[in-house]
Amino acid sequence: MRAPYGLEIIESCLSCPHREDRLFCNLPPPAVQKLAAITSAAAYPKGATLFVEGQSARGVFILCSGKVKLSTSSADGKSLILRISEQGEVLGLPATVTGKPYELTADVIEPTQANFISRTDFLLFLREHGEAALRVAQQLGETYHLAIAEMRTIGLSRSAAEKLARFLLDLAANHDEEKGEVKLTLTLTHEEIAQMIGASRETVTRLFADFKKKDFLQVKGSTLIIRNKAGLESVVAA
Amino acid sequence: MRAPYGLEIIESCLSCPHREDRLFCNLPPPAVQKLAAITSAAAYPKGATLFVEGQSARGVFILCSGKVKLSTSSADGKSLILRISEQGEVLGLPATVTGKPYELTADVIEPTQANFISRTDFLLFLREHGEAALRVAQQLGETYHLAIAEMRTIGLSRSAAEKLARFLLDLAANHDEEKGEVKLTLTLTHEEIAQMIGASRETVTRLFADFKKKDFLQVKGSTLIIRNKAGLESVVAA
DNA sequence: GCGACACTGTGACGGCCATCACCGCGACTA
DNA sequence: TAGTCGCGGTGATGGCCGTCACAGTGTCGC
Repeated sequence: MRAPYGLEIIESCLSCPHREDRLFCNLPPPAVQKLAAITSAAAYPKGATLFVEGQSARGVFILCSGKVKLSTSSADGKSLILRISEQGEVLGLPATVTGKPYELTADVIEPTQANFISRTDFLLFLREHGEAALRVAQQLGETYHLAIAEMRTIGLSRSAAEKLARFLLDLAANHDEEKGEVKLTLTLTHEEIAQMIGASRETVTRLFADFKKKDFLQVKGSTLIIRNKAGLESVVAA
Repeated sequence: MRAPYGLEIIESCLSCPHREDRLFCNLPPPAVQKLAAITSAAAYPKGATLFVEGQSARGVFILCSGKVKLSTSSADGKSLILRISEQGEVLGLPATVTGKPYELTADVIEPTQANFISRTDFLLFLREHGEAALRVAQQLGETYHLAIAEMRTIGLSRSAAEKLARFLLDLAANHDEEKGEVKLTLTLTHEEIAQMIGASRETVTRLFADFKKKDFLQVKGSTLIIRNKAGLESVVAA
């Protein structure tokens, strides 16, 4: 574990191609200028923490690159990973607009560049630019959708196998398929996958072995090939 | 089971005191007028369905009175209840702003009056009234918070007892305490509670018996008295 | 090359809880 | 007043999987 707040500002991220992605693409020029003025860029090393559950909301982070883990944890140390955010996503939005504390913890798991906008600046900006507020609402709606989807995999599964199958199929849905196989790189450890689906590390290991034996998938280093999507679907349907 | 769409428009709900609650209180007069113009009121009997998971988003429902169950279900018939909405809440907001299908199913469990605003009217209204869009964003943020909270109780608990205790404590948090006791009416069946915490009906029954035996709580009809909050908290902490 | 460390893999054990099966009870209907 | 239906309550059973313990494996720093 590195120092949780070890962060260095290395360069402006204004040239970042995803700066306005999803959230603020196609806004009128004055709005974009205003936005650029209140945005500050920073780079965060692996292990850094953008914000912590329970902390009062300071503002939003827009990811330019890297990966950030969003999780919540209980008093006894168990933690539940909601999702891994990638470039273009906006973190801390619900807490920032409602004024409540951050509901999740955001940990950097791959070196990340992000733009930060402070809560007061952000709210002022939204008040002045109604169309941006609508974008924010849409973004929040999407985030909500993702949360519900995660809930379904955790809450509606009878067995751990079902949860893992659902998780893998969700992953596969975001990648292209060729010759009936889906190839993707999975940088998560078994431990982390376990925390995403609400299971123990050992069961994840065992289930992977099981799925490999049934030839549903194949693993080489961090490359995962899903060879038999129908097989996984049958696990879910069971 | 009643007819799923058996609904009758009985009277205008414009006098409903919660018409603009949470979402649109304190908007400027012209906005309120416009809002009233695009709003239509209806009453729904117990058993009616406002919308179904997967259905394309028609618009939003603002509850004036009654109770509505929000749930999602899997192919094999298992269902997971996210929450029970009451007066003042807005349903279908995420789907309506994003344009994706409804992610949940909304069933009326107590006779309900609600205002409906169609998606096209609603989006037009938001585009014209930026401050309303900001309100919507805040509302969505709150909804997201609730979803995360639900997720924590389901995903972070080791045992069913812990989940039920968390659930009861959440309930208690919304009611006043006197003499160390919290008294509330619980209209949910054991079956429904089970679906809320991701357990089976029988375990809920057994856990209630267990909690009663330990004198954590007391049940009389649909009245629930939590006698020992600390006891429940110790179950959670375990 | 050699600890140190993080991660994966595997066996044994035990407890929780889902499931099945059944009963009693109250409400509502005919 | 019998019949039905939804709901609550309870016992028996079995299996999943969490937990503990420990053994490999790969990577890194030095």
